[in-house]
Amino acid sequence: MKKSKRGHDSGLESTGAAAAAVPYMLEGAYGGGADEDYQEDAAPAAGSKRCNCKKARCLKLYCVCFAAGVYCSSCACVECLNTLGTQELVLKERNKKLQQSPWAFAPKVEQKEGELAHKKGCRCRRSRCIKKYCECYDAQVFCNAACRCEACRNMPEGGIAAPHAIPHIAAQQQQQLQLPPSRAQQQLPHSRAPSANAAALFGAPAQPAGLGLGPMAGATFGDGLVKRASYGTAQLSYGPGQLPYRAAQLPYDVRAEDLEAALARQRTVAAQADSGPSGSSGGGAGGAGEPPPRAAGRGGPPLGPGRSSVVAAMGAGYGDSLEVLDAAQEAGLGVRGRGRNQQVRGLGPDAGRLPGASDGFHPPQHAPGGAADKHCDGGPLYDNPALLYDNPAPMHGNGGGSLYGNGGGPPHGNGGRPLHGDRLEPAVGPSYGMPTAFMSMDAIAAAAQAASAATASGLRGQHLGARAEPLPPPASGGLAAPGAGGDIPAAGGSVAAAFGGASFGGDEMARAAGGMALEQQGEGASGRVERERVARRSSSDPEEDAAVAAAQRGAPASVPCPPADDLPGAATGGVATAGEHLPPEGFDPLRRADRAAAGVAVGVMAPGAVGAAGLRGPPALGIAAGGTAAAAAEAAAAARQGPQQPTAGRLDPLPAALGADGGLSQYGSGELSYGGDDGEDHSALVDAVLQAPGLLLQDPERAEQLAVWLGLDVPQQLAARKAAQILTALLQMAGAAAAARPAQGIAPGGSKWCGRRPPTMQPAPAPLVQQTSRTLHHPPTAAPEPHSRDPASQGHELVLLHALFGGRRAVVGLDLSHGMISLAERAIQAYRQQQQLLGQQAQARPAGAGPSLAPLDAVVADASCLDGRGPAAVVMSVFGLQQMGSAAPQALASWARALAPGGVCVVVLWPPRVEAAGPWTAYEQVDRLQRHKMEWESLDQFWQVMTEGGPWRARRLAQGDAAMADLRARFAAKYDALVAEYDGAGAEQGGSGRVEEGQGQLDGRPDGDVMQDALLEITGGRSVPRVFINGSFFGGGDDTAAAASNGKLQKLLTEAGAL
DNA sequence: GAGTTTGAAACT
DNA sequence: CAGTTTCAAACTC
Ligand SMILES: [Zn+2]
Ligand SMILES: [Zn+2]
Ligand SMILES: [Zn+2]
Ligand SMILES: [Zn+2]
Ligand SMILES: [Zn+2]
Ligand SMILES: [Zn+2]
Repeated sequence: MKKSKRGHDSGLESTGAAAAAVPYMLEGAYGGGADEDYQEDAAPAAGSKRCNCKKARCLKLYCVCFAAGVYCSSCACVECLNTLGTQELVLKERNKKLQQSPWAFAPKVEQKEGELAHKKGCRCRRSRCIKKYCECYDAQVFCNAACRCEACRNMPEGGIAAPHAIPHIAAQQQQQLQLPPSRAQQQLPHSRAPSANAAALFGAPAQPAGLGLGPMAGATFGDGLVKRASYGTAQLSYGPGQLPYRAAQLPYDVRAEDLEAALARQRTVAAQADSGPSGSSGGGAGGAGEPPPRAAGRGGPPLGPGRSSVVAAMGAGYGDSLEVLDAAQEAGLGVRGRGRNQQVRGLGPDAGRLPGASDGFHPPQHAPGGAADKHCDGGPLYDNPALLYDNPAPMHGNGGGSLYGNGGGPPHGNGGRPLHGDRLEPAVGPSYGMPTAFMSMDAIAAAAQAASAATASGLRGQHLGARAEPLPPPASGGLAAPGAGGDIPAAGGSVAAAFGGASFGGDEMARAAGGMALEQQGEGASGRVERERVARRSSSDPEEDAAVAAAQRGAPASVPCPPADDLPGAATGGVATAGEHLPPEGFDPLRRADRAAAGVAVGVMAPGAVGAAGLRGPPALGIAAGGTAAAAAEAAAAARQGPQQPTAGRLDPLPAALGADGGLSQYGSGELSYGGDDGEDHSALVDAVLQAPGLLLQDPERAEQLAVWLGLDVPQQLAARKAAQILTALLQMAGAAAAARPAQGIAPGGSKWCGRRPPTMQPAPAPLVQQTSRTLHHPPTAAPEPHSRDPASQGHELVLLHALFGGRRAVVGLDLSHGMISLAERAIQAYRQQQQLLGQQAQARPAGAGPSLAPLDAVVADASCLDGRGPAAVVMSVFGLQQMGSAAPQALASWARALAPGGVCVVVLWPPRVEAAGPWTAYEQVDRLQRHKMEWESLDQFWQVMTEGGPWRARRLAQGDAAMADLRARFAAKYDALVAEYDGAGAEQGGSGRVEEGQGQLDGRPDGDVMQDALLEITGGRSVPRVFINGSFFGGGDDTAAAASNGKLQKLLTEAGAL
């Protein structure tokens, strides 16, 4: 379209028919500012293509033209703004991008180690990098070390990954890039034309030769300087005592075979335990490949709930795949239904399928014409109140009712009837704010109880009686040849890190664990070590002291430290002889006294609360977020006119797409407005949507999937999709009011977590970990310091543990998710390379000889069950226990059992105790507790976070707003009562009288502890607070008594942590 | 050509 | 960024 003013013709133009691509820039400087120097015309790049942008207006990098730095020409774009006539806008947007990243328009392919490679690498998940979806493949280069693709086949040697991929490029590109031919050129696997994107990948289209600007200009960029464009980090601000929260995504998928292997392994362990307690010298500690520890007598007892811990499958991946469910079901684990929330997007033939997935369950067939085969097993289960109702959990002793089913029969809401008939058989257990699809609560309960019984008889003490292996002599530097360590030697004194995040956080935690052990070791030389610092705290409150004293009955303030032979860091590598540390009869790892006697310590660090993520709650609840203004307008129009109505008369898209500042905004200005004076009152419509029964989703695809899964007919499916859009629009219109009044059954912001991790806000781990580190090293004498706001580093707790112990302790990381394991392996590999480098620098080492370092492995395994894996000097878990729901105590017990005498188990747990059951019971079983206090702005904020993003989210969804409103009222009343009580008890302040709701002690802020007390109080009735301290029953009784005891408990725990 | 799948850009 | 939504091209049928 654009006419050449100067008519430069480089002669490179490939086709006369194609209009010339017009670059903006005279110079090929990708980072250069766009100004009037742009070349108004130039020859088109050989590979330049036309775009077909419909919405981006060709002013986003979505647009290949814009990305390539040329004006649109002969493109099929709609309402294109990437034209000479809109050049100011173009340059403005371009500069905006350049401001974000100087390399925004730089080639994505650069010279790497002598070869061409994609600069940032690809992250292909499903295309195996042999489709042009993959930017590497599209650019005709091999994937390289920067890639994080899965099952990549874009590698030399037929998919065998090389240390770094050897790039290869087509001769055409060689020429274009003016590079010498690659030595890998002959391996060219690709003989196709580059896509339209290729031009962008390789930078701006070729300049006319006369300019003397080789496209290679881009090659001078990058090379270490490349920094990934970071969008506004917009980190929440948090003051002292507050924790930063952020969201994250990690590969949590669990493969069926991994689960099967984990189960088989546990089967074997159980069989060994049954056949005789002596058999196993500690059991195998799991080498690479994680085979069953031993092929013990075939055919152990049939796998039952008690024999394994599928709960970890949820912890590691929420049982995201149908395969997991199938495996669990086949294993007889009491899974009653099955479903899949694996669906990510789309409903196509292979949607949601994992490679090699077996086809199992076929949902109601959907849609005519090609859609019949659509595969949508199950669906989003988590937020469905009906599911929660239908599966009350009999586990928690009080009344036998699910916390969320309220005694098995919901008194509120829709009466607990399945919304959708029998098809809602899949069992869902709310796991305290975390979704635990596929396992009913009673199945979990049965598993946990059976596991408890089984371990009580069979496995208990097995590891403590195992013989610890002597430490190998210290390595003299460098790292031995890979694999030199071979298998983990009989697990002796190895370190088992049962981590929930393979490469996440935990650095400091690892230091803490190791440092704590070292500290013990040092003191151990004198034969004794103080292990129970909690006991020596003295309080000014006599009543509290009495409580503490009572609490610690039977738990000596300090216990003799067992010989430190097995403590990490022991330089001489002693041997803890079998029998010497056999636990006493009836040893219960969950009882502190027992652990103290056995010299086993368990520490739990618990952040204080769910988090001040802002009044609007965590992003998962970003009700009004998302949706373009245009879509919102469209949906609003549709809402007015009916789902199937045309959207004529809607807002003109152009102004809608322009942000408030006139700049282009993908999401528009955020305001929903109508082209004309609408004048209508939409509140009724808003209410209608918000109060619609069942599950409303914002994400159209997910909504449609749900409809499919529910067996609704096609019009309803389409309506569901539309409803999602409408919901978005209406929520936008409703604004804060709607956000403050979440409707029953709505899963705000739901969308696409199905196949990945459900969005939750979590405390950023680094501050916690640092805090705990300090605590473990040096018990605080004062209030905790303000948390650092440094983000968590990419954690490598395995590596750190390994290094901490001088490479002389075998370290095993466990996660059931292979994705997490591969992350860990990446870290391990980097560590090894670093070690190798250090070894080479240190050199002076004769080849060969030299002691090898202990193995360091990450294996796919069930981290919740360490039976057969001990004894371990350290067991560490970061954010793992909390995901194990009601079975958390069993997991904790398993970890404790796996500890060698003198060992240390460190657990980072979230969220706070707000109920008497579930993971929070771990609070009563710890030797040291560090609790982080949160600040809350108001009762409302606390309640909102608790019920929308926190542990009571599931309850809210299950019981509905009416019930929650009731609870809210009781909560407020209870809070008032507690405040008054505490005030009265604390001092005769002359009738501080009534404390206004939301008003607390400090700064007009409510007291988080009291609020949590109140929350705990109103949890399910008088008998619920079954509070144990050191194994002795501490709570119960009527409301008042429970109030008192609970308050004491909370204080006690707090003080214990603060010490 | 219509509908689906895909991975990266855009956004908060 | 232990995140989500939108996008246009690639892909499939
Ligand atoms: Zn375009
Ligand atoms: Zn274009
Ligand atoms: Zn255009
Ligand atoms: Zn790729
Ligand atoms: Zn790649
Ligand atoms: Zn690849």
